[in-house]
Amino acid sequence: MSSTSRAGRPKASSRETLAEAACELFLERGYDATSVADITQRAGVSRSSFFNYFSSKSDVLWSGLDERITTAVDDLAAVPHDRDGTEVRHILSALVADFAPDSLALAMTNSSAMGLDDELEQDAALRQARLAAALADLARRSGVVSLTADIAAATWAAAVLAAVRAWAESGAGRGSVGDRFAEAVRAIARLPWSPSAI
Amino acid sequence: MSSTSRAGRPKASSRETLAEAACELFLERGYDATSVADITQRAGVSRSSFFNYFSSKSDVLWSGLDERITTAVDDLAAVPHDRDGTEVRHILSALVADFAPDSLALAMTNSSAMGLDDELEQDAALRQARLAAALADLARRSGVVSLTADIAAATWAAAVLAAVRAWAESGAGRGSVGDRFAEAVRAIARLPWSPSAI
DNA sequence: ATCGATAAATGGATTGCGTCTAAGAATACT
DNA sequence: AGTATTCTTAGACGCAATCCATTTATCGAT
Repeated sequence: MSSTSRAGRPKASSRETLAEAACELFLERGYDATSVADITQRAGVSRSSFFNYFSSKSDVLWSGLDERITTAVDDLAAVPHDRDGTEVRHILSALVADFAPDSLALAMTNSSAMGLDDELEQDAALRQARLAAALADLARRSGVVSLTADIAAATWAAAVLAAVRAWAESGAGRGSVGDRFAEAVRAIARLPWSPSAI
Repeated sequence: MSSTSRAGRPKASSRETLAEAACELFLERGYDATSVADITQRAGVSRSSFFNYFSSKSDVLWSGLDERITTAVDDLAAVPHDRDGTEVRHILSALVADFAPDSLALAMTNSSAMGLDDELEQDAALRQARLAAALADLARRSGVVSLTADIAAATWAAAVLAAVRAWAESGAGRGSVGDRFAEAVRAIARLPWSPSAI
């Protein structure tokens, strides 16, 4: 809590230094063509240090969202049951509130230039799944049958990631991720392709 | 088309030989503790040959579904537009029709024994995302706004994978994947947690 | 039978991610 | 000074996946 950390060697390189170096290289050479060694070399630190700051190469882009998903997952796990979905909406709204992912937005808008199209799609799928798993658990706790819980959970998790995607692709300037998520929630209410429309 | 392949050295080891060896080892030691070299050693072929049959280690479990998803993706791409979702339901029904994934079902039912819980969740997410991408494209072609298209697509893709999961976890004996998918489609019509329920 | 053409199997090298460990370096507290 | 704490770093490791050159097996045609 105090400004000076109590003891120990101070950090020589910040997360942001590494993230900047990584994004530069992703733009220059593309994601696949950039190795972790390249990133640390440009940042002026050893390769080992990279994994003190990020758990993987893709984590450079996703750590911001990952943290928020982690707290959301924890919050969802703490809810005993949620019959009408009120808790879910609140927790997911908190997830996206004031969310402005620097590196991720850059990557999403320049995905084709970075050769990231596939990579981003897959990484997003993993985050979506992690969130969906927590949502499905809560749904089952709330009495929803397993099959239905999986589907409803996937829908809400997709709303979160679609909101981030839409926000990034619309220049990341207009509106917030939260606004996009509100749109997404409204969209769920009137989903097309519903079998009930037959 | 003819029974005898025209020329060239005949295949010495079948896909199934490798798949069986892999599943055995997954059950014995777990997924992570089983290397590709272990699999090929038990199957009696060289490590290089493994990648002539499977594109990755996890592909051993998922190749069956992957093939079906590939054709579904192609079919979806060939549809110019689908305003009421009729085509979507047909293509997805075809995807799951008479689907009985041997290795995958075994892995899903024994996921905890194989130390596969995380692995399967992630692999499933990737398949779900691939299908969802094709569905979202079609939705956009059909005039659905991008944000909504992503969400609706995720819902349907989730229905497919949830059906497979539900089928595998119910002993893989009772009913078919197709039956489960029909259930899933009915579930979509009356999704809980809908904001319209406010 | 012999000879190519084709297709598969193989050995081996390579790259890169992610993990781990032991050693070293910088700081604060006493 | 000494000590505990915290970070950095070098280096090695295992493994997945790719790549290439070589070998082996079968075909069809001469």
